[in-house]
Formats: sequence, C-alpha cells, structure tokens
Amino acid sequence: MALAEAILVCLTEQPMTGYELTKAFDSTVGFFWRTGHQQIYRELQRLKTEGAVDAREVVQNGKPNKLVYTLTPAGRDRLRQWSTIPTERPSARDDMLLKLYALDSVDKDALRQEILMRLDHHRARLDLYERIFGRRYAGKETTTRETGRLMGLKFGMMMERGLIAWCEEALGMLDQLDRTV
Amino acid sequence: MALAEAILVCLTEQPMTGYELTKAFDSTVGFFWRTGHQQIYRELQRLKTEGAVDAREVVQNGKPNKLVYTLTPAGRDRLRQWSTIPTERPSARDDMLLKLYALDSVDKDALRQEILMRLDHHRARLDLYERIFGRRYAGKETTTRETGRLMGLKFGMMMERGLIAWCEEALGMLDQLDRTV
DNA sequence: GTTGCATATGCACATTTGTGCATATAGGCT
DNA sequence: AGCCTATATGCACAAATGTGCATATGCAAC
Repeated sequence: MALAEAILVCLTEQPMTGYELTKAFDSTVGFFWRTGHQQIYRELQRLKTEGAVDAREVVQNGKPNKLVYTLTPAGRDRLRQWSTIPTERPSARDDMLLKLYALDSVDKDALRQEILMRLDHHRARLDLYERIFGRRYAGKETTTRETGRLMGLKFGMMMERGLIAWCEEALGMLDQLDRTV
Repeated sequence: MALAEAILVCLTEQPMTGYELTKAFDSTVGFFWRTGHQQIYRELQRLKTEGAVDAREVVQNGKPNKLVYTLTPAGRDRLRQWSTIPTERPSARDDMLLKLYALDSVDKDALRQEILMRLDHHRARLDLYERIFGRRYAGKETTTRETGRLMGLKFGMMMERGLIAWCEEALGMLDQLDRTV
C-alpha cells in the first residue's frame, strides 16, 4: 500500500484533486511510480475513510465539480511514522535479466533490438534529468526540501548512466558472440 | 506472469522438482527474483495444464515422493516466443525515493540509518558479485550461455557500484544539511 | 454537425503476488 | 520423550495492482 504514501507525499506540496494528482504523478513522482487515475481515486477514498485526508467539494460551472483533498494532521503523522520504518529494497524483477540468464534459449536478435531500445530510452532520460539539474539545482543554495529532490534526481542520473554504460557493453558482447560463433 | 518464464528459464538447465526450483531460485535467479515455494508450486501446476512442462512422479523411501518437472517442446517454444517480445522496463518503485521527495516531512535520522543499511548491503553484494566474477568468468573463453550470465553479473555489479556511490554522496548531503540548519 | 480532447470521477473484474497454515516422514540432538 | 531440521507438496485467503468500461460537460477544430 505504498501508493497511499506516494499520494500523501504529493499532498504535502498542496491540496489537490484526484485529477491533479494524476497529472502530478506524471511529471514528478511518476519518474519512478506509474499508475492510472483509477487507482489514485480508489486510494483517495480509502485514505479518507482512514482519516489521513479530507475532501472538500468545489462546485464549478462549465466543468464537472471536483473534490479537493487536503492532508490532515493524522495524515502528516502517518507519513512521519512511515518514514521511520526502513523501506524494503525494491526487487529488480527485470525480465531482460531472465533472457540473459538463458541466452542460448532465446532470440538473440530480438534481444539486441530490445537493448538498443533501452539504450535510447536511458539516454533520453539522462538528458532530461541533466537538463532539469542544470535548470533547477545547479549551484543554488538548498532548502531541506530541495536537497531531498536533488538527491532523488542524482539517484536517477546515477541509474541512467550505469544503464547506458551497461547497454553499450552488452551490445558489444553480443556482437562479439556473433563473430565467434 | 513472468514468474512462469523464470521457472521455464531455470528448467532449461535441467529437470527439477518444485523444491529444487525453490533452492535454485535462492542461489541464481533469486538475485533479482525472490519468491516463496508456494508460488513456485502454484505456477508449476498452471504450466502443466498449459502443456509447457511435464511432471513425472519419483517414488522415494525415507523422503516424500517428488514430482520432477521437465520442459516440453511447447515450453521451449513459449520461451523463445516470449523472448521476441520486448520486456517492459521494471518500474523503480522505491519508497526511499518517496521519502527523499518529501524530505522535509520525514524523519531524517531514520532515513540516514536506512541509507547506511543500504550502503552495507550494496557493498556486500558487490563484493559477492566480484568474487563470483573472479572465480567463474575472469579471462575464460565464453559460450553463449556463459556470456549471457556474465552480462547479467555485470549488470548487477554496475547497479551495486552506482548505488554505493549514491549512498555515500547522499549521506554527505544529509550531513551537510545538519550542519547548515 | 460531428469528432475529438480536456476536465472530472468512479465501478467491477482480473491478475499478480504475498503469506499463514496444513501435512507427512526420517534422522539427529538434548 | 520431545523438538528441530531437511525433504516435499500444496490450499486458501488477502492485499496490491492493472485494466476495461461508464458517465457527463464544454470547447475547439475540421
């Protein structure tokens, strides 16, 4: 149920509707946490019955009415409490590693294509992260909040750089296999 | 349902029982895919009804009888077919990144402890991988099968090295925050 | 004028994964 | 005698997540 915490974390920023949360997820937390709007609405209802958030209906004309959710003190407590318990390391369940493990039972050309696609993706990601870094964090004094986000961003850059290097090496090894066999 | 493929991949090595698969998972695929024996037995049954594996009962005395599962030609086809479809990149749903994102709503000392624990873990892992590398792969001529596993191992080493560097930097940044605030 | 998009919320079903519990035998330890 | 461990398999329930479908309005584009 960590989606609950992801939502609470977003709501520390400001009160939001489910719709806005969906978009916020896309642009921020969504870098590492993808989900559809249905799950967010579902979770918001649960969080409300648990008292971690409050809902307030806002009547609009021209558009459907909306429900603005606010973090309650209980929600804040829950977040802080949650933060004291060590998180389980995420398991790296990557089918691609499975394919590598049984490389001789697998379509190697398809795998090469797949690695190429990943390489593209990771390069684009790294590029994006570096631009965000340059625009928002390079050489500025940092609040606690900003420092945390910078650490997250660096985490992302670290991952992408490693993955890029690995993809390049892996492609080389596949080529080498082709030449020797 | 990628657990199914994880099992099939293991069975390319040799026919095995659910019990042996459980142990095989611990020592090989388990580096990136943890699961309990119950799930393996459950999945084996499904794979059998789907015709991807065959079961053969072996009567033992002293121990309970066992069911040895063998990969069928249909199972081999299924593996190859699966390998041609690009795998979705695994989403990096790490609660720790969430904690970083809301660093000012979070218990920073607990987070520091958590990062320290991770650092320990990643160092131990890297050490283990490097020893496996030295023992099994360093400077040997490589079959297709071994090359694939080497690529997987390098993937692991890449990740651990990146994570170690990140943890060290992150701890430094947390200390810096403590000193300035 | 109708097609498509942005706004806005949600139900219901299915799949995947996790976990507690159950069972059975043999051998070794205390 | 009682308890733990290794071997060996599995059910049943719960939680988390994914996905197809449903609804309603207004505005812009074609």
